[in-house]
Amino acid sequence: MSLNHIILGLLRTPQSGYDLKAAFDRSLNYFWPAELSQIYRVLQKMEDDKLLTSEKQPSPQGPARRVYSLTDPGRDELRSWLDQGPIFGDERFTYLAQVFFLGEHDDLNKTQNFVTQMRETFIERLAIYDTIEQAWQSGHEHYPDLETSEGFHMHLTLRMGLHRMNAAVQWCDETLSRIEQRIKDQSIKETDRSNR
Amino acid sequence: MSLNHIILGLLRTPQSGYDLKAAFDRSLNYFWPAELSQIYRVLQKMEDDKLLTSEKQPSPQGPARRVYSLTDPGRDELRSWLDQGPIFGDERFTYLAQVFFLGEHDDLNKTQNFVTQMRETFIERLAIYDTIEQAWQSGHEHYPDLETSEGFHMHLTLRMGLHRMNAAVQWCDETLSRIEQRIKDQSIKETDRSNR
DNA sequence: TGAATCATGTAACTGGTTACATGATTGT
DNA sequence: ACAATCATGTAACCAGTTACATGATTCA
Repeated sequence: MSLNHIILGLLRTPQSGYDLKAAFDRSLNYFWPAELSQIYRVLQKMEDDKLLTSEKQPSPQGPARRVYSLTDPGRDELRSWLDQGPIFGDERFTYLAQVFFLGEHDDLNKTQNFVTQMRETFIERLAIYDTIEQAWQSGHEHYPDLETSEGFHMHLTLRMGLHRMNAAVQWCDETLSRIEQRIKDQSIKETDRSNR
Repeated sequence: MSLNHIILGLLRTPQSGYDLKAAFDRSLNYFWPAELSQIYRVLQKMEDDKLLTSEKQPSPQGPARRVYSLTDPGRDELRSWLDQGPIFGDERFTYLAQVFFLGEHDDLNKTQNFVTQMRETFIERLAIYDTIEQAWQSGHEHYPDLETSEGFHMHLTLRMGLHRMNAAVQWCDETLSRIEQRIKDQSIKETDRSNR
């Protein structure tokens, strides 16, 4: 149960489901993707539970918006989630599970290929984070001020992204060179065998 | 849909649901936790889909075991999953979501505490990985031989764990020193204000 | 007029967790 | 006798995805 708490966090500034989706896609998406349909259902549930209130507001374009805001119990719920301390143990990495079984192909070229693709993805992600980091550091408008508490904490998650992606790229490099070494060793054994 | 593929991978050596659970808890658990109940349901589903066959076998202790093995379509399904290339995008980090909103407490000591707890957890995890790594490198029996394809690929996932945890600890250290700096800066502003 | 964006929602389904039921064998 | 471990499974629930329905406004 985290999406509900994340939404409580975002609703410290009142907004609609549609706005929330945009907020996810801007930042949280990198470590917590969310679909609109799921957002709407969670909003309804939390309104039933009195953690939120909503108000219909006319929209400048399109149909009326339903703008949600935190109630006092909602803010309490958010705080008690934060007070639990860090919650671990629900991380799942599909690509690591794949690597785990890549021995199924008795062909190191396939692994090499796979890891090269991983590396490309990590590099792309790293570039995105770098761009954001630079814009943020140079005081670009739509990033929250680093002097504020909100800005500081949000920036911390970006830094984690950078550390993570650097580590992932390093792993790829280490792995690719181990693979090359293995390929060499294998071809030596091959020639040994044919020279015997 | 990954648990099913992981189970296909593990069933390259035939075993029971109970055995699979033990296999998860030994290794995969670090990046893919699985509950027995879920394992049993997936096994049934995949047997219905003819990806697996099962055979009842008497157990030396306890009730009869149902031992599953891969069928040819099962092995094809496993391979096509691996051939898809690395699958990204389903990673979710609860503790990062928490950090994101930790500005809610306008109290840096709480953040400091939180990050310290994170650091402890990462260090513990790192120690576990280090121990495994050392046992493995020194040829300890129940780790698969690093010369084999299976052993090599499984070891790669351990290496990723090590890289990740190192990065995470580094982030904690960076973060803790940023927090200390902020606390200092704040107390300077405090004294400024009272000296005005 | 038709695509893009704004905006909310439902339904069917998939994947996973928690709690519970059942029962054999082994060792204290 | 009873706890631990071996072993399989069901039921209720929770969380998330995909696909679909609906409809307003804006701009090319």
